[in-house]
Amino acid sequence: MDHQEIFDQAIQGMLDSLKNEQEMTEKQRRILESAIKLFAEKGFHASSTSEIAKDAGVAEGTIFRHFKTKKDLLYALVAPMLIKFASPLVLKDVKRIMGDAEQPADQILEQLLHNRLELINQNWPRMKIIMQEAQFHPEIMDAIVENIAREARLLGENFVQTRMDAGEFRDLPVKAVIRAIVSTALGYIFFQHMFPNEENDRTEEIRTMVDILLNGIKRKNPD
Amino acid sequence: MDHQEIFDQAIQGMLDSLKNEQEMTEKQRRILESAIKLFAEKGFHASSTSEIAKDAGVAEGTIFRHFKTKKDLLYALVAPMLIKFASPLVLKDVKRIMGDAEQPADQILEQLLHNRLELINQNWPRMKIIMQEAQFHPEIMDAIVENIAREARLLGENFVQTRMDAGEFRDLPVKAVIRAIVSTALGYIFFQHMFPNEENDRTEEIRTMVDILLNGIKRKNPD
DNA sequence: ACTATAAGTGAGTAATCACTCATTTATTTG
DNA sequence: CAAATAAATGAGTGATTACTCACTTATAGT
Repeated sequence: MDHQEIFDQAIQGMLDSLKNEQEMTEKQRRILESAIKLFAEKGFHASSTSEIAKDAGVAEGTIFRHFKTKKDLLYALVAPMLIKFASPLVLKDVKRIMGDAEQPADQILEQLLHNRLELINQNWPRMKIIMQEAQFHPEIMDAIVENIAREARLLGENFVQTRMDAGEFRDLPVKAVIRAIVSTALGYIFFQHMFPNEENDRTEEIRTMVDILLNGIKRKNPD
Repeated sequence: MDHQEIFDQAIQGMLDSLKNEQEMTEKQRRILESAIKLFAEKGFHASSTSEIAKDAGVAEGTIFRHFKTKKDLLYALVAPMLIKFASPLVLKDVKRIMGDAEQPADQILEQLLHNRLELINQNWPRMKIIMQEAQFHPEIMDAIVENIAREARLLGENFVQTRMDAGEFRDLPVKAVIRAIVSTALGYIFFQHMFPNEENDRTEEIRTMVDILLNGIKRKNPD
């Protein structure tokens, strides 16, 4: 049984036992929330189940009534995020934004960045946990790469190739273009959390980032 | 005593007790190497001292003869990297590269990216540990932000502002330009470790990245 | 109201954790 | 070579870990 199967099984177990987080018990939801909070703050291994139980106002045994192991608790809070990112619904969102061949690239990229950054920001603690733990849990990393990264990359390649064929984009390696787009989003998140106290107008920032992405930082007609 | 002091003290303790890693005992060096390997592979909290001792072929007590606590062991492998990045010597390197007003920006940026990416790649396990643990150890994060990020940013601001004044760069928010440069490097590292099995010619990749950074992905003269 | 099922509890468990220390081995020095 | 110092050891420490289970409490179906 490889990583993918292990994680698929973990996800399947989640989906079987509960349709969504709405129909959890009050205490079960509190456990999940405390786990998210503590895992994000201190990391998975540095957070103990007794700590989580205390924070959730719950007996430690209650955790293991709902989640077989501590790792299952991790899966339970990671899986919904991955599903959210990989779900056809969300990808359809992306497809709708990127598929419109009429719309100029700058508007599409602005929408895309705004859309994805919003999703990430709204679920930041979970995102932080995923980015942290994916490095140490190959099943999670595989799930990301297989279900999300690869799909997103195909979508992106299609978008970039179309624009390049239409002569809107320069003739560059597609991979490098996609990397530039993703790097823009990644760097924005990084700076935001590296220097958190600096105020910024997100819409304006995104406009500038897309401007740089499309037109570069160099002046075009030096006079 | 705030974080900065705690970390400074940790660094000072290191520098006092040993000039560099050359004049450690054989076993002490093996302990450090095993710690680097295991921390990078499994994370700081997920690696036990007994595990490290076993991997280093050393009694567990030997670890604590050389490093007072497990956290001191972490500091001992993190500190040299931070010093390496923050040292005047290295920053002088950067200053030399960026200070040459005659050289065209593309060459400077290519040199800079090549230089920094090489440094990061050569010390990847340590870098991974730092990025991982900085989030959970405020002393480390502070040391990075105060001693490196801020300095690098000032250097970058100077470089960008100069080029903008000379009319070589467009009139853009300096912060956004710096973010674009850093994002380029960051994204490259990210992709490299997200899709590790794809071969690439680093020099060529860097040239393309700088091209995109300077000129954007959009065609300039659509015909 | 009775019963079956699920939710919740908290004391208990073996394993592992970071760390100590009395002792042994190796190296340096006078 | 002998004495002094440093390096290395591994059994042992109390604390903490993830997890179990016999038990109580709450909910729901008939």
